[in-house]
Amino acid sequence: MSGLRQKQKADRAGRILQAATDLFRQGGYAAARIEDIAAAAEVSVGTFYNYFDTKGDVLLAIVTLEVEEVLSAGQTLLANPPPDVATALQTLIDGYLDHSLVYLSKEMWRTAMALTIEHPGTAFSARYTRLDAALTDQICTLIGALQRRGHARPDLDAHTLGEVIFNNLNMMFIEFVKSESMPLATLQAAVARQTAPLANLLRP
Amino acid sequence: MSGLRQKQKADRAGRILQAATDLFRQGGYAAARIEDIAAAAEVSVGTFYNYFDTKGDVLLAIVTLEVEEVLSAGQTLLANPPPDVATALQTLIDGYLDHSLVYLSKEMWRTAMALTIEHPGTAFSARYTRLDAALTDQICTLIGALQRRGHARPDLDAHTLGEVIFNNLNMMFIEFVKSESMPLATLQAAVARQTAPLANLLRP
DNA sequence: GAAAAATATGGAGTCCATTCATTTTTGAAG
DNA sequence: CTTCAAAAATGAATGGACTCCATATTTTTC
Repeated sequence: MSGLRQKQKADRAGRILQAATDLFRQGGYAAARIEDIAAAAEVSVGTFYNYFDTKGDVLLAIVTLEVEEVLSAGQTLLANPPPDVATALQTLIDGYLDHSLVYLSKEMWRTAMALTIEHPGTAFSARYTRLDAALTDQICTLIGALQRRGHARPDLDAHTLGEVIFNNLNMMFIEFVKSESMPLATLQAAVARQTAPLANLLRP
Repeated sequence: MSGLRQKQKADRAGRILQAATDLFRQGGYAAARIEDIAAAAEVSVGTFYNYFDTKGDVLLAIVTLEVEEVLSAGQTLLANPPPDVATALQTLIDGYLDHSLVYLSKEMWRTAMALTIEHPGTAFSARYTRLDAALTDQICTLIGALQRRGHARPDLDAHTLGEVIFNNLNMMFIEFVKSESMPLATLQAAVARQTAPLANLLRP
């Protein structure tokens, strides 16, 4: 039996995650020192590193929660999509964007994205990349579903178009988090304008 | 008069830039210490910081050179574009991609992109963002030129489509530099496949 | 050619993420 | 209830970017 050990581990991991979330949101990722996070979690610096390999890994854990929530909301829409291609795509995308700042600040997004680009190959990056792939997949699946129901032209490659739509969305999102002053509505309007011609292309 | 002083400043800046380029390419950005760069440039660490605010600023200076070269090659194509939309776009894009690893390693690209995302607001991030905008603009201008010559449908918004094409290209390029093993040809094939439906949409 | 201004130098110092040798706690066996 | 090996926790030490600064050198000016 090792019940105590297991429980203490889960406890500590939870405390570290919670402390990091609070500090990141409050003072920003860069300003939160490992020492601070460890202190807030009532743990030593060394112990922090027993639970997470790097400071970035804690951030990833938080980002993962956010994206997984968004993905599951997307699944709901996929089950019963609006028949109009443009509406369906826009609803899915707006769902992504509306949730984007619920748990994460723009600075946290910037840091997370920068880390995945800078250190591919790490567990962090691989996991984040997989989440991106899942989002892309959801868009492709939506297009495919509309094609099967006769709401979209079946002769176009759903996967290719889904990739293009997601890549465009992702770059626009990067620009959004790079600008501390840009409101979400501006981003949504721009993405809607850009996605429209592709939706038109898909219309039967 | 202060000709000598000016020339020495340019000299030193050039030496630092050259030393950094060599070291970054050889052992990687992360492994190159400021001390090493300064030594290779025959300059003190203090002097290094008289010329560049941060280690990242040197890298961005190198990236800037690269992108400006690519932009000027693009201008040549713009002066006399192939009449077929798909061919014209692909030629421009392949020009960008073919040049991409001439001066910069994948690691350097990753670091540069990560830095611009992580620290918007810095002078160099602003500059990098402006270069991206210039690339986007070039694609938009190409589409516009083809429209004016009757080689592309005039009723579609050149700017919107140019943005989508560039954003897709940029995301694909990020994936490319994230994967140390992915060959350029694979990236080019994928981008060609993705750009094709948009080119078709534009065909008169 | 001498004073003044600008610039270079390099060492000491700060700040943090990360590492590592050591100590403490835990679980199980006797 | 001891004992002891494995697991986990600890915080002092390390490394490197960046800052500060007193001093030395070079360039300009008169």
